[in-house]
Amino acid sequence: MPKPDESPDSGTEKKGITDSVLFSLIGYRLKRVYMQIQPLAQRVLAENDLRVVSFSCLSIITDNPGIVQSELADALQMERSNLVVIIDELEERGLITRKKIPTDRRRYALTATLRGRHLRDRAAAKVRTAEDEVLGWLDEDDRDRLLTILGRLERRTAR
Amino acid sequence: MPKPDESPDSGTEKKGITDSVLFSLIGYRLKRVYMQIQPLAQRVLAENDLRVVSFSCLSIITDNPGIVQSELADALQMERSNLVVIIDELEERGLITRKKIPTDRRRYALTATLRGRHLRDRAAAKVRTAEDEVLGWLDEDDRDRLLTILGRLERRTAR
DNA sequence: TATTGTTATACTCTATAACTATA
DNA sequence: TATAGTTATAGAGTATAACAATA
Repeated sequence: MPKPDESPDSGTEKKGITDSVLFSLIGYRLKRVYMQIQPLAQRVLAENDLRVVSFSCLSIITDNPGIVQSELADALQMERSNLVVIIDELEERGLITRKKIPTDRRRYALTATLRGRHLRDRAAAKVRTAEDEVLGWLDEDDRDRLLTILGRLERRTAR
Repeated sequence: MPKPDESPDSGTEKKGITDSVLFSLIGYRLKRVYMQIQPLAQRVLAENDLRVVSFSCLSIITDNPGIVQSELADALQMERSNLVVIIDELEERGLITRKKIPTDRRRYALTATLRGRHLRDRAAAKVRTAEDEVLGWLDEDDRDRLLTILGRLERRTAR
């Protein structure tokens, strides 16, 4: 059963270099594709003075008004200590607000402002377009399949 | 046409938190899956005193005897300056050898030793097993589909 | 006691610039 | 003049430990 034609032996193949063993590891493959997309996203987000991580924060805050920092850190799988400066900046720029929660004065409710929500929407559209530079090579079926399969892999986060 | 049943609205969903906009961006999704796999690979490689990057180097050198550092840097898409200490360590541990190339004395031919090749093989097997902790949720078809689709996305590196 | 936000700090990764020896 | 390997260094990104306020 001869495979259609697909990749002859393996990946890279710039000047006869092979990475056939690495090529069979998904971690390696995922990273390579991610590293193709990441700089594109970075570039378009920078046009709005956003980094990938601050855009992610703004996006989740937009979709979850009233979320607190430890929940946000949890959602983005990062340390809450590293969130502080990011949240500070988003607040200073008037993209989000921090509001005391009366019932638990340790926590602050984070909410996106109108400006923040609009910026999020514009930025998200730009990132989507940027991603298409890479994704463009896929037809609709492949795109759906990829997202579905990634979804199955993401299921177990807590383990 | 109602989709089978799949993900209700979006991702995370730990405590009502939604990331529906981010969820539609593949960069975000790829990173999340990669970040699930990476620590597992890191852990098993550490058992052999290897980091992900040093394992990658050892693996490519094993498969490409005589490769030189700048080619290796190119294959792994990293700066050649950052390769130096890694190559140094692999050589000190007797996993690879550096040999002057008579025709161009600026370059050194890198070749894996027998020990290096064996370590690579053992380590690769471990990583494969570790990845299965995540990949296990996929059937064979999905696994093939994922690798095929990633292959299509990787095609354009030079652009 | 435990948790939230915070600060300070360390550690890893990656990027850049400059040097040397060769070509 | 350009390239391979090297060095040193700077900058992100991430992780850890400890603290004050609050629960």
